[in-house]
Amino acid sequence: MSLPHALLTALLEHPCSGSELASRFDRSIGYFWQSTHQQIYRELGRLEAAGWIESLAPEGGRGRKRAYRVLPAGRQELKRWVGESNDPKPLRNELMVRLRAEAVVGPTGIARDIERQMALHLAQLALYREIETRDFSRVDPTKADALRHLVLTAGIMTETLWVEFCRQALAVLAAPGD
Amino acid sequence: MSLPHALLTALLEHPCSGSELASRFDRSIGYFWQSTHQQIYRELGRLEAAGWIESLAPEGGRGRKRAYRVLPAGRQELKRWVGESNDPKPLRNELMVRLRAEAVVGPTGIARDIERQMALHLAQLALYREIETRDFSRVDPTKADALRHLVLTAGIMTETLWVEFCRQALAVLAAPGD
DNA sequence: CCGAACATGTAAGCCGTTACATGATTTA
DNA sequence: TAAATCATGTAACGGCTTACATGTTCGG
Repeated sequence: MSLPHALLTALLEHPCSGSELASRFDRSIGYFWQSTHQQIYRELGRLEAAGWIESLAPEGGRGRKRAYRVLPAGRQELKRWVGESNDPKPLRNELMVRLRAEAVVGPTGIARDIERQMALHLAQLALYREIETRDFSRVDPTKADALRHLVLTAGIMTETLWVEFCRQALAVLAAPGD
Repeated sequence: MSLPHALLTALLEHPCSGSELASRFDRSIGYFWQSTHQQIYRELGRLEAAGWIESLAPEGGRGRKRAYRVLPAGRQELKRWVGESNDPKPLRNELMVRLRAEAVVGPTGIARDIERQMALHLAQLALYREIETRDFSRVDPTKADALRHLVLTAGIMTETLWVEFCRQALAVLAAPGD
């Protein structure tokens, strides 16, 4: 359960409202943890109830922007959580299930979809490289910069992997069948 | 939602009972889609209600092994699903969230946990390589063999990636701070 | 001042997990 | 035959998604 701590991190980097969090999540932390605005609003309510963040705007209710800021207890909780040790969650990849199924009930037209997925991964890779050039070209980055760059690097490595995998998959599917 | 189709695939490869499915899932399809026995039993019930599988054993109830077999409608449904085109689901990786948090509230003792995770990934990689040697050394594999090997290859590539990433992360964390 | 876009919120449903329960089978 | 294990099943809960609803701000 990383969402609350992802929100704490984002709010520490820059206090803001729920909608701003939702859009900032599409970049940065969103590379590896996405969320819809409904989830974010609910979680902000919980974080406030737990005394980890506070709302800066009036309790106006619906429609009015409400900015949040992390309280010392929230910062402490985040630090505690970072120090925790959690096993990596096993992978879930639907394409792999489909390839196993293809081995049993194939051939189907799966190759066309793999080409499509390869294009998506290539596009994402191009986006990441663009962000890398724009945001991480400093000659003397701070440690925090280096860590954020590292996370982006993981995105680049992952997309590169799937592009290469799609290539191999297409080669297998195109080989003379039996 | 891949679980029902993963089960159909496994049952087509070899009809069996729920408990056998649960243990077979730890290997093969389980590399990229895991499931607990509770989920499997519930899903088997749904698949049977949908007319996609049938139970071969008596309706005895609790405690008695009940083997299942895929019906033609189930095979057809699986084939339909394989041909569908689904976008890759965005990644979720808690370690990345923690590294972003480390950039904000660090330093913490996260390096030690990354070493631990690297060891886990190395162990998984060794297991995959062992399976590869044991199960995919045929000189003239069928297309189905090649596809199953391909899925295992994705596991190997993924584990290799995370081992390399952990190495980079440790380098960043060990660098003189600022 | 009216409509569109924005910001927040409510409700329902499904997947996946955890804890627990019960009947059957094996083994000492 | 008693205990341990196996096989199946029930129940509850939390995270996440989807659809929908309500109020506010902004642009013409």
